[in-house]
Amino acid sequence: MVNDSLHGLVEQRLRQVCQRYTNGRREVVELLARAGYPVSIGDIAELAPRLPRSSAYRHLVNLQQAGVVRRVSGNDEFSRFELAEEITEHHHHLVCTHCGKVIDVTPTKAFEEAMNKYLASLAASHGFASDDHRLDILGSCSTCRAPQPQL
Amino acid sequence: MVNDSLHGLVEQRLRQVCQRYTNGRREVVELLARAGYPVSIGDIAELAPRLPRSSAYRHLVNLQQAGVVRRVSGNDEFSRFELAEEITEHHHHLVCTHCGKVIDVTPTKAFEEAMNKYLASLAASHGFASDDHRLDILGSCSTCRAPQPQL
DNA sequence: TCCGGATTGAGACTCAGTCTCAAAAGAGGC
DNA sequence: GCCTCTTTTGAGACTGAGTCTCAATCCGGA
Ligand SMILES: [Zn+2]
Ligand SMILES: [Zn+2]
Ligand SMILES: [Zn+2]
Ligand SMILES: [Zn+2]
Repeated sequence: MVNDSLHGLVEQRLRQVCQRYTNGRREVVELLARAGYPVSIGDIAELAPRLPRSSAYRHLVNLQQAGVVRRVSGNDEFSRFELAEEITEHHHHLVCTHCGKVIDVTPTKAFEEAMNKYLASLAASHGFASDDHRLDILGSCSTCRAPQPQL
Repeated sequence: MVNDSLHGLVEQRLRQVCQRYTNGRREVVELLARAGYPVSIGDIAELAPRLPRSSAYRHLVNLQQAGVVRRVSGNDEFSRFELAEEITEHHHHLVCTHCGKVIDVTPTKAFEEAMNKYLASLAASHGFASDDHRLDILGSCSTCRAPQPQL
């Protein structure tokens, strides 16, 4: 969903930290919105070859500070980035342990409520105040599970 | 729990991939067992200053291949390592978003069963076969929540 | 238009993590 | 013990993701 309200929201958030919504930043935001899954710097270089690396990194940092972008750690050593949940919605990740692909999944409300309740008590019993959670499902995607056509 | 059966188990696992259980590797395993939380390379350098970095990294790689050690990604850019769940037990992490501290928490069986059931169906609906999951609870630890004594 | 602060791009730089290779340690046979 | 072969180890070179610097450019407001 690459709608117009998205850009309004992003601009507003950037303003709150005295930053402008420039073309480069807009390009990153649109790329993330279009992708719909956590994107690595390599992905960004492919999807937006004209965007210099140093700028891409900086835009990601700025957008993170504005609460627009979130860093996601997958199973490999590369950082991935996606729009923050306040911009899209709360969700979890399916991570393929073979090819590293990450896709988003939205849980049911019932599951989330049960989970949050449980996690709060678990955290409290260790002196933590729980704000949020991160749930990744590790497995193998259909492509990696398919019989190899040739090898 | 740094008991003796641990070392027997580790040795057996290493044997299965034709590797010896040497002093350096034993040192890493004992360090991880003693720590009881996911440990960074920096932590290892502090806790075992005599162990060269290149060796520490290699031991971790070898122990991972033997299924003794698992890499954990926290909230920062550093890798952390802990004993694999097959060696200890399945658990989740409480991550302090302020100081980066990570501690282990063991869930109840009932929660795990409900979760696994739900995750399997969620994964299946996206063509994934789910093997495992990773659940981090983000929040603030008691230290970081305590009123600052001076500032 | 002019000014001052924010933004950008190119490239140098940092440093976690990997690789190389020669020295050291084990295992096994004798 | 001694010799040989294989595995492991340590020092340091190397790689590359991510950061920092700085001069050039952009942009908003007076
Ligand atoms: Zn896959
Ligand atoms: Zn959730
Ligand atoms: Zn803390
Ligand atoms: Zn679990």
